[in-house]
Amino acid sequence: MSALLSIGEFSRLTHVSVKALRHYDDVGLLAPAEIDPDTGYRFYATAQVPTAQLIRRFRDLDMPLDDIRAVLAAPDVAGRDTALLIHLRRMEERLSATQDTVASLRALLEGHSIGPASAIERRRVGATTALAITERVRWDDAEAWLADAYAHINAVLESEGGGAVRAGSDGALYPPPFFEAHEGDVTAFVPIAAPVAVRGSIEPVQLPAADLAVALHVGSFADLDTTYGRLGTYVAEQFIGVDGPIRELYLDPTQTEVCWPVRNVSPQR
Amino acid sequence: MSALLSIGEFSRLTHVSVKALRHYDDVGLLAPAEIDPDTGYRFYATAQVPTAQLIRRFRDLDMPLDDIRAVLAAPDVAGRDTALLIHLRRMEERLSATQDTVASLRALLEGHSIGPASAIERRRVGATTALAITERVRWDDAEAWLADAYAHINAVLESEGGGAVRAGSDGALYPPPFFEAHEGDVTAFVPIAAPVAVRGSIEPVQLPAADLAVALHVGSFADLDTTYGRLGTYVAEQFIGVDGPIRELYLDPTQTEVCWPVRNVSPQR
DNA sequence: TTGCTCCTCACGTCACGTGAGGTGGC
DNA sequence: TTGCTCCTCACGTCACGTGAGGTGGC
Repeated sequence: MSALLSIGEFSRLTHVSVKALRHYDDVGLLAPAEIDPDTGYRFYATAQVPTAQLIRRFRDLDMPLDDIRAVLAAPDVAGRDTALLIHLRRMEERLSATQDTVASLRALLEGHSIGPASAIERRRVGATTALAITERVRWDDAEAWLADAYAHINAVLESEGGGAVRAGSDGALYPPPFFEAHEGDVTAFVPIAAPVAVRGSIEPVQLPAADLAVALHVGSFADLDTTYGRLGTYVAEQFIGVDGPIRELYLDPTQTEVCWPVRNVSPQR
Repeated sequence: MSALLSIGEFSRLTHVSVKALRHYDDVGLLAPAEIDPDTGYRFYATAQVPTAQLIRRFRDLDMPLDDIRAVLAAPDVAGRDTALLIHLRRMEERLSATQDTVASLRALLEGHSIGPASAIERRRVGATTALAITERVRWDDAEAWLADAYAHINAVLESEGGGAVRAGSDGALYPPPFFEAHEGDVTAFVPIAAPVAVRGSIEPVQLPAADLAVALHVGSFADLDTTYGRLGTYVAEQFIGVDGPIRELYLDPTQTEVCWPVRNVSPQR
């Protein structure tokens, strides 16, 4: 009962362009039900319409073809739909991040400045004992990766056997390549009162002492760049910058301290 | 007071990658404040930080570099911000369309089928007098273009002098290339009781008579493809398709009739 | 026969990312 | 001197779009 359609007819039915259909055939995402061996004409079955529409909808959401292919290859329909729903949830998260971007951009342009900018503070921190996870992370994955990392570390802190006791807010170290190439070895850490032994990817570490210029960022992560700009401009104009990773300390969901490595300015001797 | 920063420092301050900064220089979007004539080293002023951050935020929203450049070139800051807000509004619209896509995809996958599908009706329509605007339109621009077109036509209908009287719902004709190449000559029309003379891009036209298979689509435009699939499959499996544009009739905001050209099936003689 | 739809290359587009190979200042 | 940051090509990537040039069926 499944009739065959020319590529043009199939395009009108599915709202997928002819060029896209040929491309999906080329890359093995959606092959026509039949190809005329003499003419090379592609013929699609009406039964392929829902698949093509599914592809179109996910492409509308910018899902990569490889991801779509992987998900369509699921052995059964239930598994496939579960996989699709997982992807959909990820897209919903991205979408809400995009909305934050839009909202904060609008606020910026409409000139509701983001409240009084906090003063920049100079601070010397000593070496810090912490539980940490370090991994190569790409810019776009950082937020999700961090949430994951803290969940792991917290699981250790809450297990009775370990004896690790939290001694400060969640924090992270971002090395220059993370900003300059949008990929680098990020360290998520939680300070603890005393060193303990742990297994797995979590390591007990000693964060080195450092002199820092610190700005408190209040508000959404979408606005973090404004605080970076303010703090970095200050450091540059004072000519006090030194090498080293930038630290962020997550005091609570709306307050983040951004810490820039600077020269020591304690009384000269 | 504006200090100079190396490209790496500027990258950390603005969260724009080094490769992107070099690219923005190459295409003339953001040139460094200074370039060392001997080494070619780029140096950016701290005063350029806000511009770079603005670019980054709009790129996060996928605004094309050309659009960003155009908007940054505005003669004064007020004009620039107005232009940016206009772009922002467009993005908010796209964002809400994306949310519709996600919501309808979720509903589809979770198996809440979209209510009982309406029956497919065969209908013969006679030639129709209408006020119409025809223009080459790209797929992605269609919805905004249509809204514009109906606004223009309605303005004529509401002007006393013309004497044109609405005689049916808003409608549109979509030729095959609109689906197959995602660009084609779309006609937006409003049926009127009797021909009138108008000026400008609006033309009085006679839409040809046609035999149509008609399906009523209830719900969001994001789901229109399901009705196209159902109707097109029906037409294909009955082997009754003929050439001609597809019509859509916008009965009200949630009900759209999709009309597929088919062979006449009136009693043979 | 004519026009229409379809075909296959080959190349272009957009916004960078990825290396290769090399230089200047501390 | 060494390593680090920066430089300029040249090419790759992703998902198609844009033609050019050509064929088959009504």
